[in-house]
Amino acid sequence: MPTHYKGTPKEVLALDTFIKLTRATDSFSNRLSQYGMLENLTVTQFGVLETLHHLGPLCQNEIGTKLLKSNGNISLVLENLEKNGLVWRERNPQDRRMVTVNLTQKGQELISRIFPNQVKAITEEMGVLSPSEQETLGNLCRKLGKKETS
Amino acid sequence: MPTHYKGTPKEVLALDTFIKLTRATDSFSNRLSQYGMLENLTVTQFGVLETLHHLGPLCQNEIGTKLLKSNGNISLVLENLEKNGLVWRERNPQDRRMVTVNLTQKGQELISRIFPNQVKAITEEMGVLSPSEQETLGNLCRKLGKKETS
DNA sequence: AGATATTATTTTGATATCAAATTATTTGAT
DNA sequence: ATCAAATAATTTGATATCAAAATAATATCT
Repeated sequence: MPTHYKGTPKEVLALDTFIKLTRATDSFSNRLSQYGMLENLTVTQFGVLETLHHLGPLCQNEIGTKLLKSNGNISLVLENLEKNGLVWRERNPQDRRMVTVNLTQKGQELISRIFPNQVKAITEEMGVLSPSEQETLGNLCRKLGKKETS
Repeated sequence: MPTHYKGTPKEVLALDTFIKLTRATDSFSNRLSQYGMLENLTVTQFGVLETLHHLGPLCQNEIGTKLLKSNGNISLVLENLEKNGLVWRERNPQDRRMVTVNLTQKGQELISRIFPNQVKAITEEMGVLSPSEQETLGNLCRKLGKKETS
């Protein structure tokens, strides 16, 4: 089903695997979003809140690096989160080029409330794989993704 | 490294696996895009051309379904592809609600030229996994993605 | 046949995203 | 001490994307 491409067996296998990987990831995310648990957050906004929740205050650069997003994008995402009162920014007095991003009380409350539900949804959807299959999948993905900042 | 969440072991495993899956997919796509082989095409535009190349003319709905994109989005993407002379659209005479999308000569030429290079890039990046690992990854992904239209 | 349902596509409005240019600040070299 | 290079963040401009509304065409039901 996946590919109709005529190439070497090695190419066909790689392409097949790639297609299955991206399909699975897309379809998984689509199903997750149908739970409607992100309230009015975009995926990236959720990622920012979740990162701050688990790692504490960070500067913008660090956030962008962790989420694999551009500086410009993070800047806008934070602006929107700030507008909604979920984060606040303060210049670092030691090095005034940097801005430290913090969760507000409201942001803290929101992410604490929705994150566990998101985990439940993920757990439910991931349930089509046995624990040992999940382990295997995780290991292969780790290997495949290894070239970039983790 | 992945998660700091305190949940049941089942939840922690599922979340971990999910994070690794999305990281791997993102990082893989990022690396692919660094080959710069898509010329001026966006990922979705490439997907449309590739789909038409391998499956022949399709109506918009089918294209959207295959690429997991909304109708509205496909409409704009096709408009842009059409502007660049890569596809052309014709109303289906049997059922005039439908539009059949075709590759132009130029579109055919373009996708025939860049697709093999894209496959080579994918094959190269996928090479960090052995063939049997790729097979395993593909099978797990197929299982995980199974709930949606393939 | 005529009213109503359904289906395909387009349009519109709001955000997200990136890349490139800009601004502000600090660090380093002479 | 000053000028140059590097770094952090913002701004700008161009697309992409989705959701919802609008439009167009066909199918269905009496």
